[in-house]
Order: sequence, then structure tokens, then C-alpha cells
Amino acid sequence: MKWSDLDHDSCPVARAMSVVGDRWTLLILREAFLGTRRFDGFQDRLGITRHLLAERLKKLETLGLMHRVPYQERPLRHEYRLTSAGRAFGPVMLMLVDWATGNLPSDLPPPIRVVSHANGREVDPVVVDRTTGAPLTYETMRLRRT
Amino acid sequence: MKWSDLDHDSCPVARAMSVVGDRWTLLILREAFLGTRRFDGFQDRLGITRHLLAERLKKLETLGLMHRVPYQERPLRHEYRLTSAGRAFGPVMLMLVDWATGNLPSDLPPPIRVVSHANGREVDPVVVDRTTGAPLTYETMRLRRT
DNA sequence: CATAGTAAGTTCTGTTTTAGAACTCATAAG
DNA sequence: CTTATGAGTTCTAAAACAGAACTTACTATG
Repeated sequence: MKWSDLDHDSCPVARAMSVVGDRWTLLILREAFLGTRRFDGFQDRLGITRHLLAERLKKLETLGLMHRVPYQERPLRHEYRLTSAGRAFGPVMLMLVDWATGNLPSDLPPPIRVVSHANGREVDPVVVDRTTGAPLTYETMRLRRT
Repeated sequence: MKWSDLDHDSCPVARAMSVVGDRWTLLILREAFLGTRRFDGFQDRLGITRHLLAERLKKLETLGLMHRVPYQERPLRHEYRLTSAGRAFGPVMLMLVDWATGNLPSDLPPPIRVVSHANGREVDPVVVDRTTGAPLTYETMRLRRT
């Protein structure tokens, strides 16, 4: 399998790898969810090289997760915002944070929290089936080849 | 930031990158969820080089997502199985599949499905808060630095 | 007018990772 | 004694990444 062809593989996991499967992209998305919008903002926060940051932002734009919006003219400057496809990644990020917090322990407290927009309280996420409301875990579901 | 130090970063997203952030690891996990257990099984299915497969399996073992179990002696052979931390990754994988299916479209039908263990029907996953049952999306939650 | 600063990149050079293929080791089977 | 099997390891070459300096188009200050 060629890595560059992953973005049009028929398997959704393989296509997802074109997003989370290279260095920095997921961390850039985290910053975007935290509110960062500008090139230098991402660079300062992450310590990524400018070269790679430019490349990753271009890729996120191509994949349709972020888009460039001009915020001034003379000189023309753009900022990067999440598209609806990018915002739809939120629940994935949330579950990833929840899993990593519980299963890849650290002695340091996490520097981020996920809170409810309604009441400001920390959330306790769980995946359920939309119609039945039953929890979906390894034990209650199966991944199958079709 | 050094990439090799990511596995003991305080941010859970950064730690998660030590799992999903390098090539092949997420695809190896997909195969594990589909039931593959042996070295050559992973190699045949994925087309990954044997060298990298050995390295990735070693890393998944170190991180505690998979463990080696002997399945015969003379000659001694091991297979790789998901640990409980590995199985706990199931909901993340599920949300990732769901997101990629809806937001990274493909003209080919997906070669995998996620079905309910109870009734065999395809599931429609959604993330909710465990206590309130309210759906958690970009609009109803906020990621915050602490 | 000259100099410095800002924001968003691009261009270098050198190191690290990954790809692809061949090879090893222990044992079993024909 | 030759071939097969399963699980790796060892090569070399190609691709990706890191770190730093440079560019472009302005604006602000002395």
C-alpha cells in the first residue's frame, strides 16, 4: 500500500489515517478546537517547524477540515478556521482524550479539559447507539469485513 | 518538541499521538479488532514491511494495548491480542469510522461495518454525557486549557 | 528617508523514519 | 536431505522531518 494513496482508500479507517496518521495534524486540530486561528499562533503553541505547519494546514484545507479566511487586506492575511467537517471531528477528539486519559496514564495533570457549554461542568462521554441508546463498547459491537 | 517524548506528555491528545500518530499503528489495531492475531496475518492483510510490523507490535505491547500470548511450543510461537486498554480503544475507533465515513467521502463502499453484537444490525453511534444523556458535539462542548 | 517590526510563508542542509527485499533461526514434514 | 512455516532481523535506498535562515509585503517609529 502506498501511503500517499490512503486518502482515497475504500476503508474509512485508512482514510482517517490521512488525517490523524501523520505528525502534528491531530495536535493542530487540538489547537484549532482550543481557538487558535493564525499561522504564528499554531507555530508558537506547538513548536512545529514553519515548513511542516504550512504543509499540514494546506493538507487540512485540501481534506476539507479547515479553510482559509482573510482577516485583513494590505497586506493580505488569512486565518484558519474549522469547517463543518472539521467541527464534526469534535466527538472523535473527545473520545480520544477520554481514552488516553484513562489508558495512557501520566503523572502530570492534563492541561486541557472538556466542559459542557451549557453548565461549564466537565463532561463524562460515552458512545451509545442513536436509536436504542445502548452503550457501544468492544463487548457490545463487532467490526466486520463486508 | 521531540517526537519520542510524546508518550509522556501531560496532554492526553499528545499521548494519543504516540498511538495513532505513526504509520500503520491504527491499521494494525483495525486488524486486531477484526480478529487478526498472528504476525503473518497482519503482514498479509496490511502489506506493511515485516520490519515495521515487528516494531509497531513491540510498541503496542510497551504501551499496553496488546500483549503476546504463546499459542504453541516447539517451536515457540506467540500471537498478539488486545489488552483491556486496547479493547477500550473500540469506541474511539467506532467514532473515527463514523466520522470518516461521513466526512471523507469515497466512491467505493466501505469494506468494513460496525454491527451490534446483540442484534447484528449496523450501529449509529453518538457521543452523549453519561450522567445527563445530552449529545456532545462541537456546539455543546468546549475544549479548555487549564 | 532609514530602520525595525509583523505576519505568513519558502528554502536551505542534515538527521530520522520508512520502504523493499533478502536473510536467519528453530522446527516439522515429505 | 530438501523444502516449508512462522516470526522475526538485517541490509540499502528513498521519503519525511527538524532546525534555522531567508523572503515578501506591508506598517510604525525616529
